[in-house]
Amino acid sequence: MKLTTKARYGLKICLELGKRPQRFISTSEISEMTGYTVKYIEKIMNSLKKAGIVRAERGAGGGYMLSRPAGEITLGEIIRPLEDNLEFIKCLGVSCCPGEKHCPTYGVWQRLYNGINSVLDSMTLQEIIDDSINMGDRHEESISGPRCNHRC
Amino acid sequence: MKLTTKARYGLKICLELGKRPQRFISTSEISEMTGYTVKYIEKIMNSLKKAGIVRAERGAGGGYMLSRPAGEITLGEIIRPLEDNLEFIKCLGVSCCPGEKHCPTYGVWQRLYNGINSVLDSMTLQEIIDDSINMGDRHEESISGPRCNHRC
DNA sequence: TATAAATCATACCAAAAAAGTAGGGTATTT
DNA sequence: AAATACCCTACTTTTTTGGTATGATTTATA
Repeated sequence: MKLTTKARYGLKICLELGKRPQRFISTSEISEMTGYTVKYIEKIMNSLKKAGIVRAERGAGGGYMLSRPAGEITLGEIIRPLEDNLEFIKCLGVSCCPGEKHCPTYGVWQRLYNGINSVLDSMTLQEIIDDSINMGDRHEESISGPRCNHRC
Repeated sequence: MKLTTKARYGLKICLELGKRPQRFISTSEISEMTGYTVKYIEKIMNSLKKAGIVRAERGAGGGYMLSRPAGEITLGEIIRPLEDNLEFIKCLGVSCCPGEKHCPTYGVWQRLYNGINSVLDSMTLQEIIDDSINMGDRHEESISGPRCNHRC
């Protein structure tokens, strides 16, 4: 039950695209902004493109941009294609427990799945962009304790 | 973002213990009921014991039983010790993003964490036991499509 | 029309995590 | 004393994740 870097990085990348709407941004620009490698960014963008979140333009001057306004994209829409559709267990849509009449935990995982999706779909990309602009330095005071030491 | 087998198996084991309260059940009995290996069950029970969910008795006639009535145990309490405390990302309690003033996704993961926990803490083990008894065969009709083919 | 800048596609590799095993030790009952 | 059963540590195997590498295709521009 760990979020993959694809989802974490992917969301950060979408935030950057959302801050600079209506223009194509290349993978090398994204790499400079985020510190991720170009190749890994390509992989992430490929998933986001298939999902219809971003559109790409090839050739010189090309790159990626959001295919819709950030206010019309939920975080769930971004994270699902990067996180195997958030199917944290195999038997979600399909039924399970071969040999058993009734799977007692089926409903549990169903509710959890719905809960996760409803949290993520309740936030739009634009809201997170606005937050990060409004917060500015204000948050800095509150981060004085230990820090995680992984790449965000 | 996959649930581990430890959590899945662990919940199923707790259901079995909850159905037979007030007596000690050995790992070999659990193995017969579930099909999991004794050694792996031992590992799971060890985590649950540390978390105070079950208590153990050693020696002949020993085994495991729930340390509280199933109605007083939430699913979150069972799953957290088996799933690395449900910390799906490293920077949840602690602050993150070294070198950045403000982590724009901090709040996102915080809300998701709260959502996951609140879903799981809203269900008691007893409720799931009751469900599985009430449902009985009724559920069987609804499972006609494809099935997941992993061990539940 | 060449050249450079870019995405696209496929395959591969290495590190980490998950899943499960092995072997022996210790406590308890009979 | 013998059998049962948990406890503890370490190990191995498998799967997933987190990338890389190579090269092809598309597009703008000089």
